[in-house]
Amino acid sequence: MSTPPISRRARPAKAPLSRDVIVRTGLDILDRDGLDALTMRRVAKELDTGPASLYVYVANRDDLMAAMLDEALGRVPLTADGTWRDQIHALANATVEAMSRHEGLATVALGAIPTSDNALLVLDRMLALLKEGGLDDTTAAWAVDLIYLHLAAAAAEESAYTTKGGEEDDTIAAADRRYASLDPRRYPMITSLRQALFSPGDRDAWGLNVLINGILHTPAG
Amino acid sequence: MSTPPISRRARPAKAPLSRDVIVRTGLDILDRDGLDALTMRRVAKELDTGPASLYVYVANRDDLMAAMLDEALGRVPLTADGTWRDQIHALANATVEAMSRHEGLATVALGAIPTSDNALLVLDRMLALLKEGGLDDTTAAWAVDLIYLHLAAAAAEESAYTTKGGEEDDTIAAADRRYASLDPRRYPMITSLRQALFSPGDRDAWGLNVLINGILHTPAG
DNA sequence: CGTTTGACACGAACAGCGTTCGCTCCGTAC
DNA sequence: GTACGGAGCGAACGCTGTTCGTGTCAAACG
Repeated sequence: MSTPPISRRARPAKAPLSRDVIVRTGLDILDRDGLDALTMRRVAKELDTGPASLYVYVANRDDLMAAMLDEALGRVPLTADGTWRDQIHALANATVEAMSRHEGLATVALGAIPTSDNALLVLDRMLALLKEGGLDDTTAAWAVDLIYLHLAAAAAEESAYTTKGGEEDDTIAAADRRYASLDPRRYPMITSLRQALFSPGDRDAWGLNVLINGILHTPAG
Repeated sequence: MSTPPISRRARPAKAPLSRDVIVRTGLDILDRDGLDALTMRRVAKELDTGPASLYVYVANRDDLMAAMLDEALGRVPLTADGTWRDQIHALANATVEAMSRHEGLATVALGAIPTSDNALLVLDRMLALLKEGGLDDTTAAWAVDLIYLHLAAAAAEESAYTTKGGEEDDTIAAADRRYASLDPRRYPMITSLRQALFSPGDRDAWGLNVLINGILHTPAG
């Protein structure tokens, strides 16, 4: 329309398309404008092309999001210092952060058995740490499943709270108000434990410790 | 189009619209044809009306899905026999089944602090059982959070496997093949523990026991 | 009894979506 | 020098959620 025949040489250079730049552009858009903005059209526009061009490198939107999750997981540091417990905590924290940092990616992790390169690297590292903790093969295998599921869920939850509309505090305050207005006859425990339900503290670390302690006390099979 | 002026009296009776029938119709469609089929237009068509009519009773699609989740959770039996541990297992199983039975509903639960009537009833019951187990207030409060998160995640995972395209076994078999083809130098643990990773067994019950045992061994705060 | 009101219903439209088709272009291989 | 094949992409298809304005009908009111 605006560039009839000189189209190509008129524009400066235009970096060539590739799966990698598409995936990275997708992550940029996700971080900048959220999940709703992550459309094929938007990614294409950011790369100065049309949506059809993306389909050479990406099968569909789901494929793109899976690749974006893998890219995000690729930035997780796989090594840390300390005991195997410390190292699991470090690995878990980094994984949750990598997932929850980009809205909607954790949900992708929850929807499929991990098979992408970087997800498997995280799993492999986690398995090594669990074996270091003295678990037998089956328990370690089931444990890594359970922990990965927990991390994805924790990331999804965190991502939802920090992204959705207003601030995270607003969401919690609204829930607190809701709980405060409940009928104590119908919801006796919630109303009487309301203070404890919203008490502050490092729930992430506690949750992971629960899992680890539970795993150590619960042989599989 | 087909019923020009006699439109109303021509058709038999046409049950009146209401939030309840919309929600139940949504669940029917979800069960029958999956998440992709759950569109406002489809729900409207099933009720023999247009999509605009739904918005009198439902704020938007998200609101509809939240209501559907609540409706599904309303079918969870809140009482069971046995020790408090047995009862927690029964409650957990019923909750996971209620969520995973309808594709996509578990994801809704993961995206928000539970505030709907029936979700809170489940939580209240769970809190009572945890207190019965001898937990202090804070630990019980954090525990119910953690367990509910786990149940939603387990349901989301199960729902994804059993619904997506082909059969569940296909998904697992494909993952198994993928793991079998990995480079043992890059993924030493996964390749050496592959058999354990895919070993059968009641992982759901084990996972819940891990949580309970872990909670009993890990005071909060 | 006639009129007013207000909630419900809904046809039509808007803006946008993921994806596909088929044509053009260009670097490579013969 | 020509044939080929992959990359790029304009245009279109069939959807989507949601809104707007109009129609309709039953209850409330004078």
